[in-house]
Amino acid sequence: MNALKKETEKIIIEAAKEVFVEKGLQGARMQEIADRAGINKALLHYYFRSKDKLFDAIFEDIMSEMFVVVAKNIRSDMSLPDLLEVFVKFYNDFFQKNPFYPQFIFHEIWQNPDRLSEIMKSQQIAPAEIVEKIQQKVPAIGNSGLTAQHMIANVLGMTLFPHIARPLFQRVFFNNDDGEYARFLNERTDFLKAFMSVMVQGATTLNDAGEPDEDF
Amino acid sequence: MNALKKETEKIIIEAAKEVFVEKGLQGARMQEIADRAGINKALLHYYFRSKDKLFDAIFEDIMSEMFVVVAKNIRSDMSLPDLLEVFVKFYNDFFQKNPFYPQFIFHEIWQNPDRLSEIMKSQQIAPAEIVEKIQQKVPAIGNSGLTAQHMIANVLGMTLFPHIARPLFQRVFFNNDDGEYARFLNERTDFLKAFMSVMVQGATTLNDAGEPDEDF
DNA sequence: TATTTTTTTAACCATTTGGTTAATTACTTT
DNA sequence: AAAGTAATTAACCAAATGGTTAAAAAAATA
Repeated sequence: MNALKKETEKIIIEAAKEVFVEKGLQGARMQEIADRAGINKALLHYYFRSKDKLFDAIFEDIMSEMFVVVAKNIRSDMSLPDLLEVFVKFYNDFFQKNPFYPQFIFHEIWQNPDRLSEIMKSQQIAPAEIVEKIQQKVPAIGNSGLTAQHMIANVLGMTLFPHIARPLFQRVFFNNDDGEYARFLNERTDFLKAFMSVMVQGATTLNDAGEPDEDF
Repeated sequence: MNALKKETEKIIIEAAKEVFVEKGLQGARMQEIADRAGINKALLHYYFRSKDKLFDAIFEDIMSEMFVVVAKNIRSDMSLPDLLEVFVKFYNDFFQKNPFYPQFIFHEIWQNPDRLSEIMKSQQIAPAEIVEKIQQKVPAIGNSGLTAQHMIANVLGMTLFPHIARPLFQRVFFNNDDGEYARFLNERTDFLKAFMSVMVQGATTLNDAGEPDEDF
């Protein structure tokens, strides 16, 4: 009865993901999604009513893929550097497989930040819990001014930025060679591991060189 | 004769920048640009022929704003940490004044990476020169596997990412408070300064903990 | 197998949107 | 001031696009 129905629905979602992720909500065309799914355009509306609804469906899907690692590991008893390493490795793999994702996600968040609030609720992860868990793992964190928030920004920045800036970086610094750039990305996860240990240590030391509050 | 002409042209460019930067090439509407400029839509075509041409004009403009700091300072005899500090401070200010810029730029680069090649040519800065200058300033760079490229990725990542991820971060970690987030951003430039000294030192040391090539 | 329900399609429709045109206004030049 | 040129506008146009509809095909039910 709905074995086929579920099947088409999946086909549509996959095609829609491809097109939306590549072109963005505004740039995507319903006709192109239908073509890539190999179905009639009217079916898109039959299953998802409107472009916006279809987009919402795939966007929540993608955000889930993003957050599930965090949700699955944040409650483990790993050390903070080990935990961060798990995240770094996951996102490095994930974004090499889905190069458009990071750029796409932030673009759509900027286009409609309110959508984020809805999605955070449906996710199995509360933002406050992340900070809380980090502070729990490293109680002395922030003693030097390097708060959990700064740490997250550092790790995510160093990890995600080379993916976001890939077309720029790869062209400018790596002759636009995919293989060279993949090697570059993978190198990074290794030294990021070392960096994180140092950072976590530094974050627990009072008033070292990293003291950031001098201006305030 | 063309004092007025130059004036309208500027008004158009400013309005176009606003709209394109907020909505992207696909999301922007010529009518909205005209409205914000307070002129008739036909004037846009009178001055710039097409949407694409208008976009090219403002995009090159914006990329110039981005690269001019690099071009102006890369040839100075500052130490590498001092030089990086100049960049970090500039981009931190620049993107607080223009919050949409980083997201916008990377979005459009992903949408059409080829446009980048054209623009790089017209810029007063060759990518090879940047790497070259860094190696010149710190000849021992890369001895530990931390190449100039990695350094650039680290510094830009930690600097730009909190701007790119702003709507996410600000909501999730700072109660969506503009002031709190501005403080957070400014704190970062201070400890990034300390970080860069450490990083440059680390990059010149052979086979320390940061050795990234173990897997290859 | 006949009938009812669900899925799929081709043909349409209304709106939006980038772009054009012909006329009007403003400005220069002589 | 008259004539000529450049800037500006209102009205229009064609193509693209999200969405609808009525009919056909397929599947489920009786």
